Amino acid sequence: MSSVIWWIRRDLRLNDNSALQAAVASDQAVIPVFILDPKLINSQNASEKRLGFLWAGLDQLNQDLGARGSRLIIRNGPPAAALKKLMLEEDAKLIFAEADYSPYARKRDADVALQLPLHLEGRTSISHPEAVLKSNGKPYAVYSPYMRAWKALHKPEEWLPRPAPAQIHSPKGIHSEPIPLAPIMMPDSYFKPGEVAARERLAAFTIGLEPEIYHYVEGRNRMDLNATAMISPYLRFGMLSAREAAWAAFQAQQSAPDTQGRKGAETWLNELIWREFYISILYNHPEVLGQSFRPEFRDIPWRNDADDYAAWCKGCTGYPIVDAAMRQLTQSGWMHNRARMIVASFLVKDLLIDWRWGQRLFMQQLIDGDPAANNGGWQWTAGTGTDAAPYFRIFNPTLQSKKYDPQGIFIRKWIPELSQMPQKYIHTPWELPSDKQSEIGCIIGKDYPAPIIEHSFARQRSLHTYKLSKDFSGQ
DNA sequence: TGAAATGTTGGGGCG
DNA sequence: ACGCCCCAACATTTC
Repeated sequence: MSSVIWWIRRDLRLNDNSALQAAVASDQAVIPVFILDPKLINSQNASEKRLGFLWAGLDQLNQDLGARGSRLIIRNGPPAAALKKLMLEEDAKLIFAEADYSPYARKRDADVALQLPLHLEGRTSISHPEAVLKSNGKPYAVYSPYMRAWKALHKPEEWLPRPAPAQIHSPKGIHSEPIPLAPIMMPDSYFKPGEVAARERLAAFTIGLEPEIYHYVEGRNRMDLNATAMISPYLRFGMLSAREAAWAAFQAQQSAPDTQGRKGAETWLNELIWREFYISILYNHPEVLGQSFRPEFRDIPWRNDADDYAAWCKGCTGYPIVDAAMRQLTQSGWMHNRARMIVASFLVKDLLIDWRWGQRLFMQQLIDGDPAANNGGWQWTAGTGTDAAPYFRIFNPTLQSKKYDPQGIFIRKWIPELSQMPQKYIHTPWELPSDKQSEIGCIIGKDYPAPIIEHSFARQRSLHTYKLSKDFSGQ
């Protein structure tokens, strides 16, 4: 019996997996292989936390495969060479893989396809990045019309996830490198690796009497609540299929008891469509990874102050909401979406630091770090992207804090120095009178930093800088 | 998926 | 009762 290869990349799952389905349907033995590609593992954008999550996820996938009579094979080296070697060793005829349309993956797959019979089945997104087009045949550059066209094109019936194959027949005795050892996951890690944990998380968010998805419209921006799905790392590695997530949103909408619940499900589905949108943007404009989408903002004279940048990275800006969020990122590998916008606005607009610096740090720290979504988010905040926030839309960190962490619960969780801060000053500790600072043992400027910049000044400076840049470009 | 500045309105205090 | 002022609340414009 000859065999085929299931080349696993960003689809670490057995459920609803087109590539795996195609491999199994070939009626030949299936070799599940993950290749440790040095270009990805050693890249500038690699991240210890994300790789740790990947290694643990591979271990879990290997166990899940074991339960179905198969086993995960790990190989090293450039993918084309590693695959060629494996095919020769095992007399494998075909390679099935899920399409990944990020720039590096496209190049890699094109190279493999030149030498080997690579069949791409399914993709990391629901929609092909060239499927949703304007009537003139060009891709959308604005979210809302994209979203409407996406919904007109893609109907829930097609999202029904297909179950995992009951059995996967694989040849025995194939050489495998060991799965890299995952660092011990922190006990308070948000994310248990693997497909089973991913589907449990999705179910907890969307199914039941009063699931959080019904309250998503009001809850999604609250950093002090657990009102979001927290599935981004699972989508990042395909431990969960995007179709299954969309299907869950549809099911929740069907069974919602009231308008609020239906709106919650609809709004959450829209977030999945943001992901689709940014995947399509990156596919159609791969250059956005390195430069502003909008030409008029390609030459902003960034300050790029090293001390400011370091303070931002460490969570020592003196703005509690910014610092709490940055510490959440570096300690947990995840950040609430509202917090991402706040810290991004602070870096780019208040500190006038190049959004690409922020993009890079996020890629190094986020377990869910994905080039398309990360770039989309940064260019949105910086006002430089497709359908971006206008340049004069500048977040006030204090107002955002009061609005979306009203009791300062999120702040206190991540900034122990502020644990004794009176409620009234939790968003603005620098306003606490100095005698009171001594009393509670939190001297601003010593135990917790004074604000590294005054927001209203920074706002004016940012408006001025952006306006000059725009006017000078003649746009 | 913003916030500040500016404009408008209407109720209440007061001479 | 009336006009005037103040200012909060809300709306609109501007960045």
